[in-house]
Amino acid sequence: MGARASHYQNLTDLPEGKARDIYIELQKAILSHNLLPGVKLSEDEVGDLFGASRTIVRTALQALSHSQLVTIEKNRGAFIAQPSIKEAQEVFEARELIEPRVAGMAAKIITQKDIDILHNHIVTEHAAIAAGDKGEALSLSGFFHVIIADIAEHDVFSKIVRSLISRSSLIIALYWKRLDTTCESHSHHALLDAFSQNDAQAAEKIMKSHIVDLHSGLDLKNHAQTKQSLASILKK
Amino acid sequence: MGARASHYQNLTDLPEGKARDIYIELQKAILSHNLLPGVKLSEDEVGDLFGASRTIVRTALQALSHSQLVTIEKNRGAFIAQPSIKEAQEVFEARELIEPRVAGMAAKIITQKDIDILHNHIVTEHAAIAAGDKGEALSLSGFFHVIIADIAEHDVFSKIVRSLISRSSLIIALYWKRLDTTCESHSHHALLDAFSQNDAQAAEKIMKSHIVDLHSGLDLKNHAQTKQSLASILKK
DNA sequence: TGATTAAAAATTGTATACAATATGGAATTG
DNA sequence: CAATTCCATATTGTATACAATTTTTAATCA
Repeated sequence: MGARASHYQNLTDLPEGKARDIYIELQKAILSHNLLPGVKLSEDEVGDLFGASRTIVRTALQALSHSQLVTIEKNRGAFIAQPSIKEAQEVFEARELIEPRVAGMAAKIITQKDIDILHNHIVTEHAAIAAGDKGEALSLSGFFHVIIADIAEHDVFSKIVRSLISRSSLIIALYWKRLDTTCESHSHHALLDAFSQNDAQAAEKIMKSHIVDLHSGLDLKNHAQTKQSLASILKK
Repeated sequence: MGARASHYQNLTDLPEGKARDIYIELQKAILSHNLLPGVKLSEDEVGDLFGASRTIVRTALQALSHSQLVTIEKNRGAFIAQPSIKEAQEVFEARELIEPRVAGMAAKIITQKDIDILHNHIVTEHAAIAAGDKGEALSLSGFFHVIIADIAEHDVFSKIVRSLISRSSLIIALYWKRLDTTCESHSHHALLDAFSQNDAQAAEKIMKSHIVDLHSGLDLKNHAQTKQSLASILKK
């Protein structure tokens, strides 16, 4: 739990304060699919919700927009981002290149303590699935990748991975076609095995195929974004 | 020239307006080493300079901070970022992984028009070197990589590359040890050759060794950042 | 009824005033 | 003289008022 919260926090470089709190809360809601792509984030509404002035809300929304979780349209406001099919492809292509490398780096320097953290994370993930909390489970499975990036102790890759995983959450909200998410857990377990043997090559390989697998779970045919209107409906 | 300006513009997702103009101008100054790492960007000062209110300046500075060109310290203000030695290492490691792939992608789909643009860019770069405008030359040689990323038509990689190249400019300002920059032009020419033959593998290889070469041009020993104080001196 | 226009309301854009904090220098003390 | 404390100044943090723009609603006309 505590570990999880810290991962949320590290996702932004905003200084401590209300703006950062709002950023983290909105991000949490987005990553757990409680806020869906296309939903409008009105400044007054957000401000009332968090007891903050528009100045502060704006800072948070602008930060979210730089993380590409939110799109700001001039004179129209902020909306939860709706990654296009092309962007979805690209995000997963980038993940396929970068994350295997990061996993390999992590495998080389991982400690027992890190392995325990990852293990506990998987347990928590299972619990969320068992409890039927799909949003939480999804969010957690994304954070598994973020933890690995942190273990690799490479801030530049870590920031990139965080960004890609956040965006993946939006992509999954829009384009996921599978009903079962159980297969993921298997890959995560396999990764853990490779890590505990400090087998960088294996970790790299498993991560690669894991992301390819995730990628293949998306429906990226050109049916002109019916999901978009769905989000608009749920909003009301 | 027009092409160059457009590359500056595309570096931010700020909506059109004064904030964006300030972002672009400050970025230009940073990338051409007219603003050095550690220099303070006072809100009033920047505001007076551009005839903008602090509200607008803040938007621009926050955007620059999200691009990691600027560091904002709570209650102290904004400063041109000073990448650490570790960050410098990491940025170049990331470039070594990502840019060769991007170059390969570009090679596969490059058009004659793109090749002409790259060629003209090299000519302009030479002119800047000949004119002794070191800052401009450096800035241009960075943009060469950005143009390639654009040619690859992969927005996600493109944004990442832009960010890495911007940060490389700060890193070079702090840690560059070579006096000659002529060697770079050679690599760029070699890349152009590979591109004109649509040779993805060659492009990939050349880009990789080019970046390794740039990386080796840095002095990343642990002499505790004497450059930092240098910047502070130049500021006054 | 359906489309068009016009006015009203709501929302975002920007400037500014005031509060909180940090900075720099003078006075004080050992 | 060096170090410290305290005050005046300058700078950033935040709320809010007003302007510009968009969105909604109502009214009008064909």
